[in-house]
Order: sequence, then structure tokens, then C-alpha cells
Amino acid sequence: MATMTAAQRREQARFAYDAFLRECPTNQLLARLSDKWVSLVVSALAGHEGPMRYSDLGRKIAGVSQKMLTQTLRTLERDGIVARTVTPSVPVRVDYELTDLGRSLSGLLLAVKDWAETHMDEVADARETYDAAAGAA
Amino acid sequence: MATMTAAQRREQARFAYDAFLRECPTNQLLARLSDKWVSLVVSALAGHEGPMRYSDLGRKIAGVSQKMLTQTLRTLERDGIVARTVTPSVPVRVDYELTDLGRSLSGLLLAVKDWAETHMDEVADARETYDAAAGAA
DNA sequence: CAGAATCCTTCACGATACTG
DNA sequence: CAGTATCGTGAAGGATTCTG
Repeated sequence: MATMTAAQRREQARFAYDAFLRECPTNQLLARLSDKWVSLVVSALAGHEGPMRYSDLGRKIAGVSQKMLTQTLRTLERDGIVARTVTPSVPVRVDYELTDLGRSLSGLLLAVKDWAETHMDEVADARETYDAAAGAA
Repeated sequence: MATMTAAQRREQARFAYDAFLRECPTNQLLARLSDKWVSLVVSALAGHEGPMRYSDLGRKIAGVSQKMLTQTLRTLERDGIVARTVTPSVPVRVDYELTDLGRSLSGLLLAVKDWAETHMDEVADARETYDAAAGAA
């Protein structure tokens, strides 16, 4: 529309930009990876030789509900990070393993997990200091 | 109690174990780090020379509400990951920067963010393939 | 400028029950 | 065994208003 004012055009551009940021695929993907269960599932698969069965994952992660486990596995499968293999025996057997793409990611997530374990004490100390200072006020 | 059945004992053990896992400090810390806003705030601070003001962060992250920004900064400060400096001028000026502990973490989170940007296309392809297969059923 | 406080909605998640 | 379907709730998070 040639009848659009400069202000209108600017407004539209700003709106489109905001929408773009909110729906920015990269941000969405980052949000996906920034998920407690994603970290744990990928870590579990990475720290295990060969594929793992659904129930193995449930046991290893312990604390996950089957709903969240299934949901997480589905999105990871859809994103090409884990591979799902069904063996139509009786009873059914389903195995999960990391894809190449998943393995390229697992190292990074494991590093974060290791950091959490390594620096737990320092964080705990920082919290004590912080809380003490707040309480003294 | 010797009168406890095997099922009861198993139930009790499971309950205690779950409680332990839920309150496991390391898992809690991992859950903290596995937060969308934490990734973005730490990345923003890491990708910038020197400290950043509150409003700078709000602008750079774009999409964060001030509530979440404040909340995230507070917990990161409490955990000793960012340092908060107040300059009592008029108007007030508040600067945030990573601590040494924060810098030891930022590299890992940036790596995850970079991974998301680098492999966005592959993930998008995987999704298309997955959805196409599902639709064909 | 840098928050604190409040309200209100949405939805993520857990518990439960059922199926091939 | 490996899920799917449904329901209820608690909490996360956005919008808004007020303050030092």
C-alpha cells in the first residue's frame, strides 16, 4: 500500500520484528534444549553403551513420569536427536539411541551437567552468604 | 515392622528414593541452569565487554518481561553467578556482570546456544520428515 | 532508572485409568 | 511392555500499577 504513512510502516516493522523474535526458530530451539527432562534424557542415553529401552530410561532417570518421558522422547525424535526402534515381538520392545545429531549435542549438555556437579559446593556457599546478608538487614 | 508386606516395603522404599531425587541438590541446580531465561541472560552478559545495566539486558534479550528478568537476575546473583553493583546516583544505576564462577559456566551455555543456531536447519529438516511420515499414515 | 507488588490466566505436569 | 487418553491443580509467567 503506497498510502501507508511512515509511522504506520515503522509500527508495522516493529510489530513484525517482535513477532519474529518471539517466534524466532533459534530461540524456540534453545528453549527446547533448555529443558530439565531433555538434559536428563540425553545425558542418560549418552552415558550408556548402545540403545536403551523405554523402561530403562524410566528407571535411570527416576523421578520422571511416563507422560513426561514419552513426551520428551517424542519431541527429541521429531527433532532428529534420538532414534526410536520398534521390535514387534510379544511383548513389544522399543529402543532409543542418540542419532549423529544427538551425539553432537550430548557432549555439550553433559558438560553443563558436570559443571553443576562440580560447582555445587560453590553455589551452596554463595547462597549461604547471600541469605546471611539479606537476613542481617 | 515385620508385619509389613513386601509390596508395602517396596512402596515405602520407592517413596523415599523419589523424595531424595526430587531434593537432590545437583538435580535442582541442573534444573536451574536448564532455564530459558538463564541461558539468555548468561549469554547476553558473556557476549558483552564489561558490565551491563538492567535496561541494557532488557533490550538485548527482547521478549523477556521485567518480572522474569528481575527474578532470573536475583537467583543468578544468589547462586554467585552474576554480580550486582548499585551506583546510588540520581537516577539509580545498576550494573550486572558475570562472576568468575559465572564465566566458568558461560562458555558451556554459549556452546549450547551456538549448537542451536548451527543445527537449526537439520532440526527443521528432521521435523519435516517426521511430520510427513506421520501425515502419510 | 530499576525494581516491588498485585492480579489473573494459561498450561505444564503429575496421578490415574485404559489399550494393543 | 510401551505406551495413549483424560482430568485436576499448582505454579510459571505476562500485564499492570506503584515507588524510592
